[in-house]
Amino acid sequence: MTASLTTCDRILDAAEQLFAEEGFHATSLRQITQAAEVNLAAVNYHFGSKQALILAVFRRRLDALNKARLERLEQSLSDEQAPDLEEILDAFIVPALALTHGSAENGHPFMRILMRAFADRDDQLHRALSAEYAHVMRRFAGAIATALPGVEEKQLRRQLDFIVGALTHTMSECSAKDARAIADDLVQFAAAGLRSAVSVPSVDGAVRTLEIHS
Amino acid sequence: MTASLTTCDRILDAAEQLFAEEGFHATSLRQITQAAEVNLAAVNYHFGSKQALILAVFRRRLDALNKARLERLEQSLSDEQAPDLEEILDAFIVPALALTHGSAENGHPFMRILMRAFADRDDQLHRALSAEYAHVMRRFAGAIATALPGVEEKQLRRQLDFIVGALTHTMSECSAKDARAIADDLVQFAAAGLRSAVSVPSVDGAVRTLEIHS
DNA sequence: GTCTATACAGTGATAGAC
DNA sequence: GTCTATCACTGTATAGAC
Repeated sequence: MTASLTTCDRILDAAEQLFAEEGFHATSLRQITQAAEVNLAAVNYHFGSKQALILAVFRRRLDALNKARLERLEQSLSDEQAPDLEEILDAFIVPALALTHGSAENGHPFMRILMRAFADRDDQLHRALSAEYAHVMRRFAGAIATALPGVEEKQLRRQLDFIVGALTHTMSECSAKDARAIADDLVQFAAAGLRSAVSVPSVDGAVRTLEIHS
Repeated sequence: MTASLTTCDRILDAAEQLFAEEGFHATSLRQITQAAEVNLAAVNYHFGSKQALILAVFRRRLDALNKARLERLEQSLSDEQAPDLEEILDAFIVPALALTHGSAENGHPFMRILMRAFADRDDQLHRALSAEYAHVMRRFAGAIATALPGVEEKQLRRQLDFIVGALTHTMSECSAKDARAIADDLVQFAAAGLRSAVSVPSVDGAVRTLEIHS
């Protein structure tokens, strides 16, 4: 069955699986071409370089993801004149997480570990560092839980992951110099997100405390 | 002046600068040892491997960062019995962003690009992909701006970066299988964060719409 | 212990024959 | 289009000098 595929597709399939299993850096072109049963030079002939092959592997999946996102957004926009904010965010987030955390039908089995390799999580670096500073995270989780009673522990852990992701992403951006303003924005953003998870409903009826998705 | 440092420190300094400039993968041990004016084998003697050297470079900065975070948290907790949620988040976020986006005194000049290398943003992969799908981001930014009038464009762009960071980070985590629940949490979290930036004050006095930090 | 010179297997890339 | 041969370069290991 795999023998009927083209050389290009055989390379892409083998590369995707090996990248997910061992990371980009640790996977050699010789491993890939051997698994795909093609010649070593075929990679450089069809893709130009190892870097370009990595890009092609991602493009194949991200094209489908962004197509799904836009289709879902357009459908929400066409349903009614004023689309709900949550509907827009749904269109952006749900297809992405379905790809990495969904069932085998929606998502591709290698996508999550491929994303980990994407963020360089394949090597021991992230693991070692996060283990080393786990006590800091625990300390902050405890402080937040005290300041914000009523949030489920599992959900709090998730929210903290959201904040860490937002912070890390922002730290690697080179856009602005104004650390104070960015920090203020993120603090405000994170606080509002955290407070939205408190199960005690506010007097303001507009505050969402329960999921409204199907 | 650099000649007075130990071999270990000379390697760390040279490695940090070169990693920040060219990324981990693109920087060879021979470049590092040449810049540090030490022998090639000194790296493996003092650190064991290139991977361990990368870890040591980060540890030197992250130790200071997490120390600052915890000190700031303890100070907030000792000030009054019930610490403000924003104070806790401040303690976590402000020292981190000061490191990457702060002035030369607080922050280390290479830290931001080092973080970029940390997230593998040094190579063309992230750049190429984000350029390729920029139209998707623009489409969503427009939809959100329509659904949520009153948010400044610059701030909305920042909030979107927060959401992208949280989403990407979550996608690379392998914790749970329940894509739907995670997505619901993130949607709720992001929506609350976005709404908190709307300049029209709510009837609920507790909603923060302006920065309260010094 | 600290450092050096040297050697080794494996890498991505390329030129040219078929 | 495909393949072979070859290139400069990589991280790592080791034997030995100070």
